[in-house]
Amino acid sequence: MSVTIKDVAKKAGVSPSTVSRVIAEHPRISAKTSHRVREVMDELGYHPNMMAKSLVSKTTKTIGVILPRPAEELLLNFFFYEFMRGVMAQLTRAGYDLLMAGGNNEREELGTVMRLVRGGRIDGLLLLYSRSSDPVITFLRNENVPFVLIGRSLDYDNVPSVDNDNVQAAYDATKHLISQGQRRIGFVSGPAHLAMTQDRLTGYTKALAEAGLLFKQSWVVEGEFLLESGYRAMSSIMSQPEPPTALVVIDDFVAFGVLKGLAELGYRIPEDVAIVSFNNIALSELTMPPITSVDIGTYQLGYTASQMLLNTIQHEAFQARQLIPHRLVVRESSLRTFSPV
Amino acid sequence: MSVTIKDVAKKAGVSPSTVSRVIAEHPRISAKTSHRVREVMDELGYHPNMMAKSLVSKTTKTIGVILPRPAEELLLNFFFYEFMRGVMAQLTRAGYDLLMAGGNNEREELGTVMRLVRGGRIDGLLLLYSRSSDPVITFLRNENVPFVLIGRSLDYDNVPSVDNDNVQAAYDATKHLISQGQRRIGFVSGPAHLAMTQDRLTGYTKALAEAGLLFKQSWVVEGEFLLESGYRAMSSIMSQPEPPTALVVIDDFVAFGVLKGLAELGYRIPEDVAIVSFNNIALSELTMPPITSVDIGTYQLGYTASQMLLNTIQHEAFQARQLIPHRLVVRESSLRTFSPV
DNA sequence: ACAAGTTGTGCAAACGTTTTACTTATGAGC
DNA sequence: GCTCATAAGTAAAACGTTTGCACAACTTGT
Repeated sequence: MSVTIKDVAKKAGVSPSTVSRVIAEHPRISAKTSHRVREVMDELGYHPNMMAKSLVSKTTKTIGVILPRPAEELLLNFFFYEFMRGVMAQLTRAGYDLLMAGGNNEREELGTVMRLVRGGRIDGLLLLYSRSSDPVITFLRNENVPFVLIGRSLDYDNVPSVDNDNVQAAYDATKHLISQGQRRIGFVSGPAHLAMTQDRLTGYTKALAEAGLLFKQSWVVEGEFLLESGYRAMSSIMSQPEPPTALVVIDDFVAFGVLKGLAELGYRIPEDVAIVSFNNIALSELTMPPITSVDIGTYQLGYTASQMLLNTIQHEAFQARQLIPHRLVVRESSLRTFSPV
Repeated sequence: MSVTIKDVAKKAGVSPSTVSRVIAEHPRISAKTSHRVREVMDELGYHPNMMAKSLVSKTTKTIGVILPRPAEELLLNFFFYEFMRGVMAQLTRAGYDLLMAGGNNEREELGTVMRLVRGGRIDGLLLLYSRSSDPVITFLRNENVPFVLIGRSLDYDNVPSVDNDNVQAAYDATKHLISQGQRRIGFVSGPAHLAMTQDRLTGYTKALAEAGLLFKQSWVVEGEFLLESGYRAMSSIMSQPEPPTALVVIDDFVAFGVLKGLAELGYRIPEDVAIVSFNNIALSELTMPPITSVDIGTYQLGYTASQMLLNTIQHEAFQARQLIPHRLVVRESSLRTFSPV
């Protein structure tokens, strides 16, 4: 049905191999032949069949992205499109396509990965977040499949990955509050088993210690990446005899809940309680007041991760670990000197 | 390198064709043989090579999603993940994979589509939003490639598509305001060339007319899907001698801008100005006050679109057009009787 | 006991490429 | 004019499947 390399060959009066060489820009093809063949290709609207190509070349020009399972969904909601844009930009540049896959549970997910890898559908894999003792990572390492992890592996060292320096990011955020004269700073945290949460907590305590400030366990509230989480944290954290006057919040989404909670309790922001948060989603600047947040470079994360992956695939150069710079975006929620209009 | 059908055949003491038939569950294979072959397959960790399979079967078990270009990005930011989840759920169920592609401009986009289709990489295509006189749609129709459009085509009738009934949705939203006793209702609109915008405007005017209410052109402000758009609209719309006391807003994101603008101008919501909006993104319930919004069923949109596409591919049954039900989610921003805590 | 099915399996061609090894034409050097 | 190198192109095998056809070994029905 579709026009093949043979059709082109016949019409151009050459052999199929010659056409193939024209496409591959093989040096031993004369300019004249090349030109003629290309003309015929255009004329017939020829596009090489990728399946046949992949079959012999053992390469698909496709990389896979494994979608996290529902559990991790919420956080992703706001990152995904931006992240994907970064990925696509890089892949398009390099002439690669993207295959998306997932699974409803851990076994299915591993099954999908095995199917894609063994079935020769992809040249490499992008993993969005990992859990500890992840069988997928183990499998990929054994099979020697190029992959890049977004985030940090808690199990293996030297896993090729792209991440933020979350310790430093939290350190910067906390330092910012300190520089605003804050002395009693709390931390509204996320799920404790995530590397991201752990790292941000580390950065927070480090900044406190360095400034000689008090670390109070009761000022640290663990939660989830949910608005409700931030909302509920407020009643427990602010009901103490000496509540904090500033909060580092694990995520913008949670910070929205914090805002809501504080407002209901009658606190003004930032006069009574100052806030800094992370991830700088598009809505952080729209709240009342706008929230100071650490921009983690979501697009960059995707762009760089793909770049690393392509490097690994094309040059077999092992890529260790790369950090995407973050940037504290200061808005009213953290400013001592802020006075409302 | 990888284990092939021949390896399995040899080890099981049968011919490759038999193995192939076992996989395909061909009726004329004895249970005994089938069983033995499957054992060997497991033992060797065999997975069929999809490229070889596709080459001969002319089918890839893959559907493509074309990402809209940057221009349409903003709206998508909040839909994309949810939409994709719906798509993936359906595809996973049916054993299909998803290939994502895009382009930076119209020509590139068409090029990508042609490459994928002619290159035999996909069995069908999902299109996120269409512009008028879209060459991609024309191409797909000519080539007889199964595809489903999200939204509505302004050029062709009977294009297989999944959409909301935006006229009805806007009608419902406006009606709700009217039922709250509102008489002066404005409309903060989106880009006029989009079908979605046009339809919602239609529904709005229809509801007004039916209730015998005044339609004032100066109460309708065109804009974009941006927060700033809503923000700016307020200064123009509210500076009139007789400003509206209620607003239908094209999108939650825009509504955030509206909220901000009204707050700055000293209006209380909903006492002075009531608001309903569309799309019901996760943050609509988090604003002050929470926004009444029409939920358009984003996940359903993806799920149903994929289902339609698979139907077309598998049964060659033409699927015309399907509407996803919407649902007005009433919150404080539209309630006359609302009194703040 | 024999024709006519039925059941289970194998052979080999085909899918559309790439690539190795080979052939032929073209000059250059002497 | 002959040899040799180089340039330009071709033939054919290979990639890992599926599938139409052939065929042997059993069942049946008579």
